[in-house]
Amino acid sequence: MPVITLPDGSTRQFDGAVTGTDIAAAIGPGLARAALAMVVNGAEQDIAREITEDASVKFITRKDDAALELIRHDTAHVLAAAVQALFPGTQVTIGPSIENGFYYDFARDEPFTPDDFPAIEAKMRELIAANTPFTREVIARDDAIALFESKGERFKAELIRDLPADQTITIYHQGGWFDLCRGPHLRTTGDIGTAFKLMKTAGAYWRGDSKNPMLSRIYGTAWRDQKELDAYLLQLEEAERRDHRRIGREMDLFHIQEEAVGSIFWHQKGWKLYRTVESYIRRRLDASGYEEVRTPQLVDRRLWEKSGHWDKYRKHMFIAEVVDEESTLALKPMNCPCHVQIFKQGLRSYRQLPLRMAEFGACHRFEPSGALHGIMRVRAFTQDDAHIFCTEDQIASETVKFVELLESVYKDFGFESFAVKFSDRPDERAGADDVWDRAEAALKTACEAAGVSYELNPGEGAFYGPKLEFVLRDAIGRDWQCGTIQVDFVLPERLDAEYVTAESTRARPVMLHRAIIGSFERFIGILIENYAGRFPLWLAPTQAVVATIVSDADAYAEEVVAALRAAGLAAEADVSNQKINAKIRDHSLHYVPNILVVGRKEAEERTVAIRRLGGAAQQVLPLAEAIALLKAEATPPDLR
RNA sequence: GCUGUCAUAGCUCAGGGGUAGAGCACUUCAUUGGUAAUGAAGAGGUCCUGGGUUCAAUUCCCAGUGACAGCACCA
Repeated sequence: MPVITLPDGSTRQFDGAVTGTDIAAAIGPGLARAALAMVVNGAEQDIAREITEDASVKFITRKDDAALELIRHDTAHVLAAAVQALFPGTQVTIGPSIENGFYYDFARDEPFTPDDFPAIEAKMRELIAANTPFTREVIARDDAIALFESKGERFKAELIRDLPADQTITIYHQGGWFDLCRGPHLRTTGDIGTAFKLMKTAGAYWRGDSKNPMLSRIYGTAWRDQKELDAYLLQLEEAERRDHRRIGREMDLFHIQEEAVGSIFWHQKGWKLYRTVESYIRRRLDASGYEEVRTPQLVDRRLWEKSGHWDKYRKHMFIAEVVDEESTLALKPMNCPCHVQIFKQGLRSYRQLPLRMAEFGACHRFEPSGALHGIMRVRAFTQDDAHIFCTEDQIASETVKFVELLESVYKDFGFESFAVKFSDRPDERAGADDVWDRAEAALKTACEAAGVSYELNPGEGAFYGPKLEFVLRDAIGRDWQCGTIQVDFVLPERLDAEYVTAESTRARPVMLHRAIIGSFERFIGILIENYAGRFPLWLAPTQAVVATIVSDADAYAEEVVAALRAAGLAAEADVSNQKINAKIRDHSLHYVPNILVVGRKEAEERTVAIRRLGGAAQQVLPLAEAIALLKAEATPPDLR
């Protein structure tokens, strides 16, 4: 006699076992039509499942976010069914829902290409139109393995073998096709609707391991209705317009060419932006008790051998050969061992700790070709690196200080929110387990003290210690690690760093590796996409263009530019032989934040007409006033 | 690195077995104009590189390089 409690607190009693379908029908025909699945005691289930005991039940309708995930998951199933109908011999593997859609990985000798999409989509629409029910079947492990093996589905059989022993194994049928699946599902294929689209193909390793065979992945997107799908596709198009590679060219910021793959040619305007960011970070570090240093680019391999990097990362290091010498030098892939060398000069006292050593460290890493991406992932980059040498009980307070600094810096650059990930010990690592225990515990304590909530990223720590990652998102939703702080008990040991304690004994310092923006290259890439080229005035590489209406105003325009430059503003004159309309258009398309228009009238009255990017109105001000206004606006946030 | 797609003018792209085209940008001339395109003329390409097939290859085939998407990697 189950008693069902509904979300509004009301209860209904039934004579015996009931399905969600029964309950929804008992409540009303509207709900019976709308309910796609249900949540029983907090767990999502098929609406056709039976309930035999008292339970709280909530129905999922198309409006719920949970429905979107079911739609995506079910679309993946239909995709797999369509593919197997059209391409016999293709093996299925896994097909989850993901942000904005789903994918399905297939094993097939010939990978799929987008040319296959029209036929597959047509088949999918056919399966959806058939409105076939999804039905659930519980199956014994050995039967399941035998079933999939008999179909030649060796990947599925492998998955089943690796499922935990106590897990109930279920198969979902849709018509004659079935798949291993935990569920839950919608009622029928028809519940999926038609707002889906196959997007792209890609290779993906079986079980995410590059030692395994590569599968053919099909990505798709799926939504509740056509309106949502259209909005999503439009959003993708808009994101493409914000791509830093595109804006970088449009704004003449940088380029990359074949002769220096993974390295950036910074043009004048891009370098101006870079310098603005660098100056800002330097001021913040200076004000936060950091000491800036500069260490060598080329360092003998002996140091990398001692630090452990040679062993683990040699393949990713650029080696410099010297003709008449025996030594092997490597371009530094990171700065930490060099900073330890500075720390080791002379005897350090506990009184000097925490010692915060910063460097805008130029690093080179031979990244795999497939990893390169615009200026976000390059082979030559500069970190806003620093190492804090401290005692174990200073870890928490230093981490708190760092997080505060990072939050303040991100806010100044316009990033109000960002994700934090806690990455703990990887399989391949240096240092004993008890050291890792202490390092992870210290970082966790510090997070609590700093009030940081994080997502756990198991096994993703550095080889010498656990880390916190601060992640920013680019225009099309890809996540990039920018800031980081890492606790390291290992390197000081390996490189023999020590200090004199209050008791006059020797002790090892702890090293905190930390970066706020990560690398200038990546961060600037994110900045470009975040602002879509429309930078706040303090960051804009060209802050004002003085555009003349008639050539009689040319001399005055040059005078205005000189005055702006004297005030520290990046200004250019446009005295070209074009109409003012064309000049406005040209500079607007190049994201110039202020166009100062000068004609005969302005030249006579010694004024300028300011036109803001994106606005149509003009503001006529006396020259001195205009300069004061722009100068104030262009002041970096930390100097206001 | 792996899978797939792509590579034609500075940019965005069309074309096609008989050595190339558009728009924008660029240069010159005319035009001196009031807030998102003034007009005309001109210049500009080893059609990514190297092989092969062919009477003939920028086009077809193979390899390389690079870019893009995803996967793997990211000290």
